Amino acid sequence: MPQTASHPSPKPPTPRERARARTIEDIVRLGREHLALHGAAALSLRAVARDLGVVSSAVYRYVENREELLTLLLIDAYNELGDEVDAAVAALPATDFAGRFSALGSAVRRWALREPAGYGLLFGSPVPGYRAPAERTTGPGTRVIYALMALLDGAYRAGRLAAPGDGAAVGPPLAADLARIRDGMGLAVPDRLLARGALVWTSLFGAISFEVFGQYGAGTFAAPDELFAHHLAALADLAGLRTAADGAGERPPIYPGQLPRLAAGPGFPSPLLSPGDAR
Amino acid sequence: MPQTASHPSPKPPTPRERARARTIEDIVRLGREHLALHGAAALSLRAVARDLGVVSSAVYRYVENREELLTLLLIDAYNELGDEVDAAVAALPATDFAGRFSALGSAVRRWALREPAGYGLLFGSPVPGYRAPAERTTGPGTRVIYALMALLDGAYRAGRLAAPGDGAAVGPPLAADLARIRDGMGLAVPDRLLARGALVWTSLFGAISFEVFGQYGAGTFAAPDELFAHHLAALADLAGLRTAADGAGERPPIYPGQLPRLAAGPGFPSPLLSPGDAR
DNA sequence: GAAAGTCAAGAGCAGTGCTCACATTTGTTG
DNA sequence: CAACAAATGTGAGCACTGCTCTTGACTTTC
Repeated sequence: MPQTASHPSPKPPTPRERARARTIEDIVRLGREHLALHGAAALSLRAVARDLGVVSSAVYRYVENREELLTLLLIDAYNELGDEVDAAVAALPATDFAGRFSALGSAVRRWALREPAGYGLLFGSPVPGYRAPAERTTGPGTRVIYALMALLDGAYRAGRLAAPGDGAAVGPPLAADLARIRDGMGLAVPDRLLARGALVWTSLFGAISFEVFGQYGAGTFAAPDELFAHHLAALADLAGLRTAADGAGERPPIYPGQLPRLAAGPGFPSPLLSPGDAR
Repeated sequence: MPQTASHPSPKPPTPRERARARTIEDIVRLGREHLALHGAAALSLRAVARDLGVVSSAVYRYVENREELLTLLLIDAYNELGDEVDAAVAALPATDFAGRFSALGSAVRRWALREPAGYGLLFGSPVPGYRAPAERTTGPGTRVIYALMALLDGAYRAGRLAAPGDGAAVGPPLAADLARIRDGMGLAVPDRLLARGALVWTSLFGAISFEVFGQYGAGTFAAPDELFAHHLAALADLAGLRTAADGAGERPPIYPGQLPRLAAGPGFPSPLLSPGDAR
């Protein structure tokens, strides 16, 4: 195992290291192209090597195997999605919770429609022989749910998250899971709102997956944008976000000190890394 | 092209035809095993041939190519799912709309967890080189949404579907799509409830996909059954189904004659086959 | 019995992931 | 500058895949 330069040396990178990093970047870039063109399961190291102008066995000097390249592409895609979501959310004032929610959902959908193969790699059926290494992908892989939960939590603390009308009950086993998540992420939202948030999360990706994966028959929805906008509005409602012009202070906002601050980590799935570790 | 025995001869099947049909059944059965074990993208005709005790080229007498086998498996899986959903729904009285909805969702989830690779084939990322032939898969592929929509429509006609509280608006382009769907399926539900139904549909599969595809990190939810039950209840609410003990007749039920009957076909996606054609 | 139809076998082509022995380049050091 | 050693590229090779085609054997039908 020659090159596992985790914890990059404190020294400035040698020319060799720089060249090596550039080659790996090239491989990932070419891999992205092949991924976009032919899908994850058809990703071929030999084809990448050809495009790189090198014999097939040479790429094994830079990438351990096909799985490793898939992992790199996975992390790359997670981070690209995370960056775009973060940017879209940050473009709106922090108090416009409904607007930010809509921006988050739209950003995910926009990226998914632009990079369907990447979306399929992240959220589709698992690639046959491949299992993503949790210790490297959990960080980038939780950025969206992190952003969503931070958004809902902020709305709750500001008193802008309505309690669900007469929703589903939360039994003790589920409450235990939710408590663990709440503590791990440093949230304040109570059980039922947190459970609603999880449902909204899965529902958002369900709607996007159906569109990206072509589950709607061809021609069924001529206006997919409107359909998604409708779904987003309904999901905002489901989450408890007041989309109507204010309704100022159904419940008094929560101020710092009363509740734990939003933690920087660890990730949504339990005992893991902080987001952004594997970059 | 020797054997495209569509429209099977009206004659009783010859021994040859019987043997041939049995061999194809064997191939599909072995294909299902390989699918369950290794996933759709790793399905290998040669491996199936080995298990069949025959040389690889021999299976091409029965199955045109790998795509064809995938299509057969796709139809098989769609019908198995459809059968289980239909049975689960029919096990409850026709007036127990909320119960039937819960049974429908639970049946889908149960099947998906039992046959994750099959579920991935139907609802996951598309298999690389493969495009499902709409004329053969649309019928079986629309059975679940058909059952769901029939359920919601029945509830509406019985006056048991509440109008969404203050949900998202439905603009003209989306209304046109919804009108086409409503006419095609012979439904009575108005736009906003129909749009809610579509959201509930995608949300149901979103929740199941996250669970089956392992999007929840390992160990995040120790009680996935409770989580799904909660989601189901919230989705029933979202669809407008009254889960509380009746609330008899917020709106008077609609009786036959006032509105079109539920059509037998065509499928949900527009101009297609009636369900069950490709069996 | 002969003709027609069906089927299995095996060779072969092009592609894949991956390994290994060998050759070449390249940065560093005596 | 020369020498060395590490890093990198090469090509052969193995086992696998989908798929085609020819050949020979078998079965049904005339």
